[in-house]
Amino acid sequence: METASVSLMWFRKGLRIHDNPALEYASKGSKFLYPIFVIDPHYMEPDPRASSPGSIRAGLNRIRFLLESLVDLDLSLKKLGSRLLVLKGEPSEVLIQRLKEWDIKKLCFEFDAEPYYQALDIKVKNYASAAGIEVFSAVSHTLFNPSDIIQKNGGKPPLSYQSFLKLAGEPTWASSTLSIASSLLPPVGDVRINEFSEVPTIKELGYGDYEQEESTPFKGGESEALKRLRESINNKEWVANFEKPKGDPSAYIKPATTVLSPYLKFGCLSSRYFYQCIQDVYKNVKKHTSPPVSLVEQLLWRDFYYTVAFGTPYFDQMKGNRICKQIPWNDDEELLATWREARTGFPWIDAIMVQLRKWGWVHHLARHCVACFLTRGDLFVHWEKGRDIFQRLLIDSDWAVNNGNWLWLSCSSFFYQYNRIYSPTSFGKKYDPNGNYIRNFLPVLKDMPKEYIYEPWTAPLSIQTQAKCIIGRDYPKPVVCHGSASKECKRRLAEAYALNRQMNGQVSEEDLRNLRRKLEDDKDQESKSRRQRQKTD
DNA sequence: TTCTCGTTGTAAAG
DNA sequence: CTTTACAACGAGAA
Repeated sequence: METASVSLMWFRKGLRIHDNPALEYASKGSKFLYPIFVIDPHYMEPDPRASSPGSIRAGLNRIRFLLESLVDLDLSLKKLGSRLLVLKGEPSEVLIQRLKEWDIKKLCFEFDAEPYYQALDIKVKNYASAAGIEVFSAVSHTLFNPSDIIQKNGGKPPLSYQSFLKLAGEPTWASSTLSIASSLLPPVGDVRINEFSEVPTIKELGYGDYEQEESTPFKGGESEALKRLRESINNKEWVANFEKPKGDPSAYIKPATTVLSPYLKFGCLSSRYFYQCIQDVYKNVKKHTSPPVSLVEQLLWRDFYYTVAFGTPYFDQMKGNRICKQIPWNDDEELLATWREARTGFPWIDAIMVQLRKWGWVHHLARHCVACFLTRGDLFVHWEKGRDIFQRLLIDSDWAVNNGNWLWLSCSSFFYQYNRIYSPTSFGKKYDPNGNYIRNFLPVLKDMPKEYIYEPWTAPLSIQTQAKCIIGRDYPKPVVCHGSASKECKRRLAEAYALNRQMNGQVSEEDLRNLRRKLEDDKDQESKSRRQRQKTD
């Protein structure tokens, strides 16, 4: 467009220079280019009532990661003769105001499939089209456009990974050259405002009190992302032989996976560039692992969840969610709190929850263990509760992927073999028989002999005394007996599944209430008859 | 309608 | 170290 000489690049995710079609389009033929990021106070401001340091929605680790990513983006833009303008306020209001004030002719941003951004984009697009502003929104966060896949499948998202792969095929850009190297950007025009500033610090946002606290070892930003990518890719052998289920969840000094997920979440790393880098390695080695456990397949899983999430109303809740089994989860706040605060009494579970809180990242198998334990494995707490805590604490928490995984792990969708339960004691033992991971994240157990470290409540009192850790005083007793709790969970799931089948997926709230009552009655009956048996024995 | 198969279970047995 | 019983689900294909 000839008249589009003043452009605005709206950064949300996609915090990178490389493979950024929206940025590229924004700078093409523009006299001035305004690159902006809008800080939504709702996302960033401290919330004193939150269950961990951070805002109402995000833990401090992720806020810090985002700020680091913004600082890095600003530096990169400066090298290209531009800079990042950081604004504050409700994003659509702030944006529309700037479109007017700067007389923008071309608005560019990366397409985002999340409901939050979909709603936001409608507001902004409505204004833009009324004002005659050209809007360019590029699909570059994921490998595929979720709409394309859903369309190919007759309007419904595929519900199994295999059918997703068939529909997806090779990405259209697989063998084309992505724009990685960057050229100089048009200058920022006259900004004429003073309410924006440099990227704020954690302290400026009001988190001064937490500066000394242990925080995530992973630093945000595109530079860091590309450095990490190089490190992973340079080890061709490792890339070629990667098998996700064989990774060690207890490895924390050198994690078993790439830890590129937080960079993908914020778009510091382009998933498409990552994909091409892995393919390059595959071309140069004799053989490599194949689906669905290979490294490149991990990226496709992310797209799978994005696709289903985009095509499923109420994807992030049980009620009204077409693909989610209706299950009478309990609402036990105390059980939830023991899990959240790492005091379930199962060291493997608690250590993972400590790492999650401190680092904002844990290995995916560790996520499986604690998610299973909270929901269908032991505590039978609603998956939405666990999802909320993950969403808050993870630096890589991604709406589609996080919700998808909780649906999976709780046997609410995608995966239904509820008999397969991760043992909170023996699963970790397989990888880390000495319990080094537990000793590191739960120092109170650091002197517990390895024979007892996964089940410290079974240690004789003399051993507990020697280890300076009395169970029930220094470290909690287990909150449930895994054997009986998991058995009870299986029974409830069997009943809930039967109800869902019987009602053909149309389970009402009353049906669920009735089932909950029935399960309680059965439980009372069971314990009564057990007492009876004990009496007669 | 029936069949196959599913990214990542456990414990016991061979 | 590998195989098997456990108990059994749903999506998608045939």
